[in-house]
Amino acid sequence: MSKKETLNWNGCPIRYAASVFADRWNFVILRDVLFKGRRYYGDFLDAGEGISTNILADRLSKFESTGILTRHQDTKKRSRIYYLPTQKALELIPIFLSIIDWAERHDEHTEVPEVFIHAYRTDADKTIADTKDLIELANAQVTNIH
Amino acid sequence: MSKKETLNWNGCPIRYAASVFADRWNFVILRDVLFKGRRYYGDFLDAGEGISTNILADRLSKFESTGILTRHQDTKKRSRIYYLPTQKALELIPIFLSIIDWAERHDEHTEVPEVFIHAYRTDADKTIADTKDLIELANAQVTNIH
DNA sequence: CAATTCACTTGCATTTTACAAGTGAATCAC
DNA sequence: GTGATTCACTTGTAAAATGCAAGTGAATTG
Repeated sequence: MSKKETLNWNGCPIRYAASVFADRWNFVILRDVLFKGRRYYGDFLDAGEGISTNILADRLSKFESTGILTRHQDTKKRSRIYYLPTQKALELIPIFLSIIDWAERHDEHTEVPEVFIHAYRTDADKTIADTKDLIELANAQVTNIH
Repeated sequence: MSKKETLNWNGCPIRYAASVFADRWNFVILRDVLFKGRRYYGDFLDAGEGISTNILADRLSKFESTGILTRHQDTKKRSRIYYLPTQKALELIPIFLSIIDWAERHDEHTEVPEVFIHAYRTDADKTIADTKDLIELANAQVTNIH
């Protein structure tokens, strides 16, 4: 291995992003966290996507170690575990909205609410901010800060 | 399999995007096509990333069947094969620029030229357009439309 | 305190990947 | 013209990742 190769691996932003979330289950989990308000381990399983328990556990723990999610116990029922998105995860919102925009244009089967996609195309920054607000709401519901 | 599950799989934009490019080698190939002007099969191999020939062939053919790349023979040397990005691929530019922006902020090892990242943060639309221009240039060099 | 819920873990078969070695068509060198 | 070389893959096989089913152990409920 030359120094050059090592540098390529380390310095490249796309390569870094790939190592953190370029995987189909990672995409689905991040979608659930960013847009569907899912926080509990069980929520991710019951999402009807068919992820296996071992794979889910593996991805959640990797997201923990890459600083995307933090793991917590429910205060009232300690056996329930929830995961919260970090700031680093929240800053993925522009990427995922951009992905939704792209898929809506290129996949005939994709069904995105028209108001949503229209809002994004009219004012992306506002839609990013609104999405962030919805995420805070989901966080609050879980952490009991009503 | 319930109807609901099938609907979930088909209608979701993130899921669709995941099926098309959520894989580390796909990320690297798209980076090479969108930002490094790589077009020839051999270029992708020699990029120092260590992709195997069978995996590269597999990904390139999948990108063909998902309408991301088109495959062509060099007119002067028919044994040389090049791949061109489609419109669908060009519209991935906002996503990948957004990824670069994110990685630059969250990975200490990432090295993106400061002028580039500054340009993007100052005027994203212009940087998208400029990137598209560079891609046209790389396409032209390969198709001999000088 | 027995039964159940919950968040995983384990075992194993199947699929995907990585690495090395081919293959066949096209081109080059002489 | 032909033997060597380049080029874009394909094939074979071992190793790793995934998918599925069945645990496991701590916490909670009835």
